[in-house]
Amino acid sequence: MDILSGLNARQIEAVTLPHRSALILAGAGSGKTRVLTSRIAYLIQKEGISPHAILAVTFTNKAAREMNARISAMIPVNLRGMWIGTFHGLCNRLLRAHHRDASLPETFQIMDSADQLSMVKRVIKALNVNDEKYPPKQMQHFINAQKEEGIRPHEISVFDSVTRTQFEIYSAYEEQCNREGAVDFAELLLRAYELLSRNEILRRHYQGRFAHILIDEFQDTNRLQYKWIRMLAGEGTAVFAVGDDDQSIYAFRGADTGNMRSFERDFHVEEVIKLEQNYRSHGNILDAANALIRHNSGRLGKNLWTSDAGGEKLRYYQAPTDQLEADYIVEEIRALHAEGVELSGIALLYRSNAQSRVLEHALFSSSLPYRVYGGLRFFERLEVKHALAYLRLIHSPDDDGALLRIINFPARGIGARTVESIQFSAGDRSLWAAACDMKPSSKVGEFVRLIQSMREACSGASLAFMVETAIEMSGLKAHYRLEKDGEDRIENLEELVNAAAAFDQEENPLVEFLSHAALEAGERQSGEGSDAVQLMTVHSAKGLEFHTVFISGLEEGLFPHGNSMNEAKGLEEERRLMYVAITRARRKLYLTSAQSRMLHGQVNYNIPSRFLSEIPEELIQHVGAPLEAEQKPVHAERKTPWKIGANVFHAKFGEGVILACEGGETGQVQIRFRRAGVKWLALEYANLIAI
DNA sequence: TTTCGGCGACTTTTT
DNA sequence: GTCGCCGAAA
Repeated sequence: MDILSGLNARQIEAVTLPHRSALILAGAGSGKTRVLTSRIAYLIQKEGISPHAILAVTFTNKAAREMNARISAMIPVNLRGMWIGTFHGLCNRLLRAHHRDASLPETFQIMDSADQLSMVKRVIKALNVNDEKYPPKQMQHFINAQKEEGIRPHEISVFDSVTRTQFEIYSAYEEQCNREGAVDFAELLLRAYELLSRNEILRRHYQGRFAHILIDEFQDTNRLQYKWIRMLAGEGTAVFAVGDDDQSIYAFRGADTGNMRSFERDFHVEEVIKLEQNYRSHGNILDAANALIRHNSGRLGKNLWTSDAGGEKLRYYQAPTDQLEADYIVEEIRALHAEGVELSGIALLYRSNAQSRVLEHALFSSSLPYRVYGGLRFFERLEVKHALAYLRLIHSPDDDGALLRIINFPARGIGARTVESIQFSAGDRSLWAAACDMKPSSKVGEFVRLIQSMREACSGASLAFMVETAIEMSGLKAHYRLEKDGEDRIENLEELVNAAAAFDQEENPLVEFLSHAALEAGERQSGEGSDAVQLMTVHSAKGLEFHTVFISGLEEGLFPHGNSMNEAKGLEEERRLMYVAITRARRKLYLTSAQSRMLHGQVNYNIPSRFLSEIPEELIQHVGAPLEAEQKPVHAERKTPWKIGANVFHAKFGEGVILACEGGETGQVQIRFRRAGVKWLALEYANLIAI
């Protein structure tokens, strides 16, 4: 099969570009992944580039696996020499290979966010800093932000007591990391970056090796990732960056679309290739998406089009309450299913996870199968983390985090008091060293002997056996057997043994396994059977597509989210989020909102999202509830001319929603206006118009 | 030491 | 409405 067959002219242009850096602006549904994989296949097969000279970076492990699989399906070439993976995965690989040059221990451990947070807490406590004034979560964020800017503690400018304390925390945190031989996610990137920037021989080696670097989802790169790419790319390296600034929805965690403009400049991109033909959605859906995103400023500029013009109009339903919104959605899903639409082709999207409850409830009571994305992942589960902590402590005694996690789990009578005394007596040494000094007859002494005997039992054994041993000897399994809802946890522990077995072929099974656990937390919980409605946040829907999409909760304050207004470019990111949501739909798109909604335990009245009015009216069909005539007013408390939650228009203040009423025809109403805020108005003079 | 109850928070999330 | 954390009682 020819690599280029079935591609359009622009796609072919991108795939067959000569050896120079290029920026591909790839719209939603424009065949982005296909172009990326075809490009790699093309380079190998037609240009005779060795897989050894190719590096491909993605953001998720899933994307990396998918890419690998698709290339393998395209060309019969062994891809083993190719570097393909996530930024973190590749940096890990680099640091493992050159740990000495990076001044890391050979078996350095990777901390996930939770591990990192607990270390920050420990450090703050040890420094005797007030954790109300310096919340651990914020300090964690601070540290990561510093690392992403490439700033080490000694480079922080201290000009007041706050920055001084932040500096001290960051400093102590870094020391603790070094003592334990642990690196966090940001550190993986920064270390790898520093390694290349300081070590000219290594830098030249890799720059010479990788003739081609390809980057997926380029709009999601942060500044450090961009700098890393720049460092890795040599004179002869062609960087192929694929992204879509309109789909940048992760600015809140450091993604910087500015990298796209920097890239054009720094890599001397002569011409940006735009992939604008969309193969996913019909015309009305695309027109809606285009019209919406035009409200954003500073875009690189791109307009999706399709040969599949027209199609059904978008449907908008405004429900009186969130529950009725959910009921409407369920009824529509039922009807669609009866028409033959597969449930798994239907997605129910929402802005925040809290919204899923009402929807789940409605689906559950109508016994429609559904699947919610967003639970805990396998390696994040408590029992799994505990089991891994035993392995970590067995393997590296200096791992204070691991020791603290398990010294009293399962409970063995070592309380906070005792732990504190260990921490006190440790000084500069590890907690394990301090624990070893405690009286052998004490509970701590027992614990030390337990770990030592586990260590002996494990020496020279296979990884699967080690995991098994850890679970059994530690008493974890016995503990969960006694717990009333422990079956699932035991199952997970057994699954952990299975997972470990896959690593026994590796050179250093335990280290690889632990890295894997940190770098790839595993799939989100899978939920119910195969043909099920898909429930997820708009964020997790990115990259997916569905026959039918429901976007629910389209209300001011919810979507766009109220908190987004405080941030500089907050509203624009919300709009991109809406853009992503719209472009997930292939054939049918439903938009819904509710006039009243239960949120945080109290009823809220919201006006419809501004995004609805940013979509041309002629693309939207307003639909009423099937049973609207019979509906009982749900939140009407008193007899007033205006129902609470009703949308109104005022000549001066514009659109608003009724919050409260007092008195009758001559009384007052409280209205929240979209622009003018909350006001009490006398009904006699207000001249409100229902909308 | 463990357990239970009260209190506050509460967008989005990968590695 | 629900989860997680902290402090007080068993």
